[in-house]
Amino acid sequence: MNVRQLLDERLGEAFGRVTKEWAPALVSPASRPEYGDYQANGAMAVAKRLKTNPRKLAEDVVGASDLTGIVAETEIAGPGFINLTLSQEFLKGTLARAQLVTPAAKPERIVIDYSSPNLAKSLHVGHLRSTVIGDATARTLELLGHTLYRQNHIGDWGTPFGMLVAYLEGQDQSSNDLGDFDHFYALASERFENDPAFAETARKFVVDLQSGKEAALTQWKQFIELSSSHMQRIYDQLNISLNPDHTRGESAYNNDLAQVVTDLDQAGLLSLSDGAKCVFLKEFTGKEGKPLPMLVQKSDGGYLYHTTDLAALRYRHKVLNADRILYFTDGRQNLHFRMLFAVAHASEFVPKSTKLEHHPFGKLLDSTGRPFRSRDGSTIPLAQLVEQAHERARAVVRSKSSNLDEIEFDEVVHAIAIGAIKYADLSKNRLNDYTFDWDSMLAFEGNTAPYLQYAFARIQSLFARGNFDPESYRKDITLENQNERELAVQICRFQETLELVGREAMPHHLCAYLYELTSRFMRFYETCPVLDAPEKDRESRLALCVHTAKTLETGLDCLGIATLTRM
RNA sequence: GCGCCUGUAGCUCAACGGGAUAGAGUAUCGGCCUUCUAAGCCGAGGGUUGAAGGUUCGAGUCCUUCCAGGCGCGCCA
Repeated sequence: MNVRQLLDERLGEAFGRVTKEWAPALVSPASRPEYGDYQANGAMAVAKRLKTNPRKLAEDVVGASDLTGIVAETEIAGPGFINLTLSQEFLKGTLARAQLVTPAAKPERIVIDYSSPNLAKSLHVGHLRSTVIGDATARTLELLGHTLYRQNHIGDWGTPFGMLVAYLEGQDQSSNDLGDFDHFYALASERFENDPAFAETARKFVVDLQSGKEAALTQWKQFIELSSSHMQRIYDQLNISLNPDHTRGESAYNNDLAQVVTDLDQAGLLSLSDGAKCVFLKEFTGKEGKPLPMLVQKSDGGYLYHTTDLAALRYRHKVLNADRILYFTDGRQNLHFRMLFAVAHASEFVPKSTKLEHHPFGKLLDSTGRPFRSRDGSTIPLAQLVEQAHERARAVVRSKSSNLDEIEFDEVVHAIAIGAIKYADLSKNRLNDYTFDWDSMLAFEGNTAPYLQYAFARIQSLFARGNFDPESYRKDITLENQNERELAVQICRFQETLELVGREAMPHHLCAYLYELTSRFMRFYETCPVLDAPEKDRESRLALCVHTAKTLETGLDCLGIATLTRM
């Protein structure tokens, strides 16, 4: 249940009754514990508009509101804040519900375009943020009951593929498992540079490919399969929910590109400028105030990524019937997407009712503030990043854990390594540049994935020691002390947090929530004995543990981070 | 030149349609393990929110100007 929304609606109605007009209650979590659980800030703004006393208005609103069974205590504070404290019954009732997450009343069909690497090269750190943030958003929206269409818009077409296919052809097929994918790419481009005959063959491949020659296509497909399996291995390691079904690359739109240009022309949007076909929209200007074109066809007849993106957008509207389309790319593509959306609407390829959202994110920096790269300046493959995380995690787990057999040890190392990489990224507001720092990420102290995993493991340990089956455990909760109560309140805020993340495509809110949940649990755990408590307390506290564990597990699952029963 | 993004504690980051005394983690210092995992808990210090104006009962958040950094602006994606 979305508690914040419930309060906002109830108080909003009261505001309406009192002021005889629409006025938002502006309910948010209380900024300080002494102000209760939630606060409504709407009175001051409305009072000013109506030229009346805000404290008096706040009192009238509280008097006119129906908060029975929800709020135990209200208080008017300061210039007109309404502070709300949830009632014991409400907290108990909310926790007693079998359903942890309430699905959306109006589920949407949501397309989410993320990861989208170019298959000419292996996945590298440049793909990390889009992949990890997009995936967490997708999982969250899916949990909220929406229908998700993950779209991995991979780069699988164009000049580099001629080179790679040509190189692949010259190789002994049996030795080409592409285990060292980047090495393969490097060899191919080196040969392309230094071997004119090879370069000629490669160019011929591109021509053959684009004219649809059967043999070239077969070899191209073979290469794409090879490269895709490399990509899938990385996704699997990182626990990314993308699979081959979600792949719909640039090549999928080849046959529609000419039609896109024709349709733009029919819509009266197409101009010819320096031999290239493009769309001018008056809201976009470039240097010296000149109109800024969006090029859709080069003077040599070739198409551009704008064209492909328009075709993809049309597919997502016409075929997938999307209500909402999200893109996760770095901020540099901001202008591209603004133009893309504007042209899509102007051409009526996509109706205005379809929400088009670009969700940009900042760069990956190293601790000196420079772009995150390896020592020699080259980009870091994700495979290498993952391996390094495992190495570091192995050292820490070895030093901290005992009593883990070999299989468990590997499992713990893997969950911690992957969790650390993803959580470090997900826990930050994506708009900012992000400083990638192994040491703080794998220190495993404070606000990190292992902290959450550790809390979960502690709870599981309680269940194991007490021989409880958390799945079937249903007992009433009584909130006797402050730490129990604060834990319960936080659990009840899960729904509103998920909805916030889904609305804004900002998973860091979920991380902040889970961290707060975990620290409240840790305080509870330190101060409230569970297994050794008297029968009544024991049942209630175990029930609190069950809810905490379930919430943690579900939340971490949204982030694509594994939980552990021991560590 | 025009446009977009960013600037918060030593460091890494929060602050959700403007809200109460700007919060965490880390680092530093001091406490807490014969009792459910110390990867933990409790406490202390640490700030002119890049600068200056303005709007407002109230500004890290909105407006203006400036400073600093990053990115983008026709045939790559």
